[in-house]
Amino acid sequence: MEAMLKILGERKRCEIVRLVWSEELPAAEIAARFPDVTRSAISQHLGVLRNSGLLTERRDGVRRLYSANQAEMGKLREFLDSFWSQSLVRLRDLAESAEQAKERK
Amino acid sequence: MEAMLKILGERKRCEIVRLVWSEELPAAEIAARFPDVTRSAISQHLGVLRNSGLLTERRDGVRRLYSANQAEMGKLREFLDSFWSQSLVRLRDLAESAEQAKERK
DNA sequence: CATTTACGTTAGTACATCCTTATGTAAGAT
DNA sequence: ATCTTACATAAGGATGTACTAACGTAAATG
Repeated sequence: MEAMLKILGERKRCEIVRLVWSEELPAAEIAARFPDVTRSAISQHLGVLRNSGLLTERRDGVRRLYSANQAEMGKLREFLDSFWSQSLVRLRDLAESAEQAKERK
Repeated sequence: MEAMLKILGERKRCEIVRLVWSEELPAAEIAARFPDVTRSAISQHLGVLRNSGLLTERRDGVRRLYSANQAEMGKLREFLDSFWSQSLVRLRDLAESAEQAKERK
């Protein structure tokens, strides 16, 4: 899961995911949004994102259409949420053991 | 914001934040949870986390007690949420312009 | 079949990151 | 005042990452 965080920790990759969040885009179009780097660089980022499951690829002839895998992104959100829920769980466990201690009296 | 993602993309740093999520811990205690690396390595991670605002430090004599900055983590969660809401915004904007087009008839 | 289009992949390089070891440094104990 | 404790910080090395330039490849087009 930390791997996904690291992958999105790169500005361009994060932007790419946002770009194809609600619409499929071909690699060329994605690359066009990043004029400061070569298409190769973007292709490599796409490879990383595809490999991690954050992007899905659909082939249409010679083109490759990318779109965000919202489900996979959802896992990341759950992971972040777990930071908050862990303390709740800990509180719950604490409350439970206190209850059991009381019953053992 | 991507910087924070990158920082948490490191396993140990992510674990450290989790460790001090609901309780303050001194640096030594944190380091003790990572027997495979030196205290120095952990101290450097603590520095990165403190610097990014993800951890807050409180000094108690010679010790330094760390705890997670949940507010800062909250920003990250909001950032992730923005991926979902951006499409909603786009849909809303689309609906609005459609409405305006109708009114102009 | 040759060419073009739209890509991915490889090789190589500059720079960043994570680590260890060594060296501060400030607070408390002797 | 010296020593110890609990840390940070600096220097240096191994490894990882993001990039460019060059090359490879499958699909469409003539």
